[in-house]
Amino acid sequence: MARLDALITRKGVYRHGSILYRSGDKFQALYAIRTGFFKTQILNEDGREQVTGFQMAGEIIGMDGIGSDAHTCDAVALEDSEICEIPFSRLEDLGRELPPLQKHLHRILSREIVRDQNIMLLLGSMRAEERLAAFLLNLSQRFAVRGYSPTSFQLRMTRQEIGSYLGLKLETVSRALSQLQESKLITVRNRSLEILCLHGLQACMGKRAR
Amino acid sequence: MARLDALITRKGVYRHGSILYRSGDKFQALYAIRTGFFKTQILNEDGREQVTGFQMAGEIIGMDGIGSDAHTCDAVALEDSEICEIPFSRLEDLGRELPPLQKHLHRILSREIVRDQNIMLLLGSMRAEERLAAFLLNLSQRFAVRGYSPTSFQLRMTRQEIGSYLGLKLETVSRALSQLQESKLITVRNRSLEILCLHGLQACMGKRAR
DNA sequence: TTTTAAATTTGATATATGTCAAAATTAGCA
DNA sequence: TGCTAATTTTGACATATATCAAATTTAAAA
Repeated sequence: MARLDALITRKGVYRHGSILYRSGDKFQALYAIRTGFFKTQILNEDGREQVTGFQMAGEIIGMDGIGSDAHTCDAVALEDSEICEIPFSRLEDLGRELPPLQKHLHRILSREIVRDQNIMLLLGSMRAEERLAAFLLNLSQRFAVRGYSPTSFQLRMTRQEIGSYLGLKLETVSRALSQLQESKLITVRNRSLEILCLHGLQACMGKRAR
Repeated sequence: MARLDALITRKGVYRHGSILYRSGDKFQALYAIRTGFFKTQILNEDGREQVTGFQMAGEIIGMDGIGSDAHTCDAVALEDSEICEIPFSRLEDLGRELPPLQKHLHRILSREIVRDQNIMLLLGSMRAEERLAAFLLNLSQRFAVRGYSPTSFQLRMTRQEIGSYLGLKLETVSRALSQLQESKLITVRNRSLEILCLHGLQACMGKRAR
């Protein structure tokens, strides 16, 4: 694993709002987020835009670029963040020598596929409040894995960005958050979010198909 | 490439309606569709279901299973289909010896990620008629790549399945198809579809964000 | 072939979310 | 610190799609 370390270089700090890569940029590396928070978004010809994910410290970003040697989305820092760069062709080289590393890469790629398909399920079959519940539970769970509180955290993104990710307008996001608060499942004040009842949120998420 | 051939074994014929793998099945292999047509679908706890893709001859299926050693969706034959099995651990072994094969696998995995993210864009930001247009154009393009007519083909799936894939109810799919026909962009009669104006469909797809 | 079940279309109506607008709050900047 | 722009909330109303229902067509089974 020391050999993997040798590959990785600090790419430095990305300030809030700055861009790690843009759609169309030549693909050369994956990036590990050391600290901070990012969003990825695709933009199609007619200006339609969609946030495809939010990535936090400890997660890997940039896998969209492998297939065409160019990135297909933009990655934007939502807070000041530190990034490590993993040159991909050298990672492939090393993967050939170290089967566990190779396996790990494949797992990461596959999990991204599964993650995306679960968002498809969310976008295709859940109503606004359920989408919000699913979104908050997902954040909660990821914070928990990283040793942060699963019930109390800051949202790093705007209502607009949450809406884009969930296929909703920002007003709908705001209303759904208010409703969840009304139901005593969460407390939300601006970007500060507290989950009062994880179980209740889970129940809310699984209410019923459309 | 003869060595790749040696890996691959005919898994035989899957009749219409039969299941290649189920969610929860142990992951052991990827599958290449030699002939035929499949759908993949996820089912969550509360019975909500979503078609995550339609796969045709020449495409690879099963990549969702790599990340957790178990499949996360069902793969169902939509017509009688022939399947080849590619044992994944042996593919990984071979990839270590043959860098071009390794690269190819990574590309396929990444392209699946990009495909899914484009469906997220569709589900999150397009209206019913645009989704249908995008869906038909995607099929058209894939048929074209495989040497079939890009403008005249059979739909292998029900309106219900199209709807599930596009996040719409089957009635909405039916109505949207009728509208596209009304606009002289397509002719549809049952499962037979003809695209009268590819350009018009593209324009329809890009109409405007919600 | 005849029968039955499944899939599709179309209409009427309901509803969730979008749109537009204004006020209130918060954050960034000089 | 105060000023300005951005974000958020909430309300009133519009609209796209869902829901319910019935008729029709197509495919499957006996």
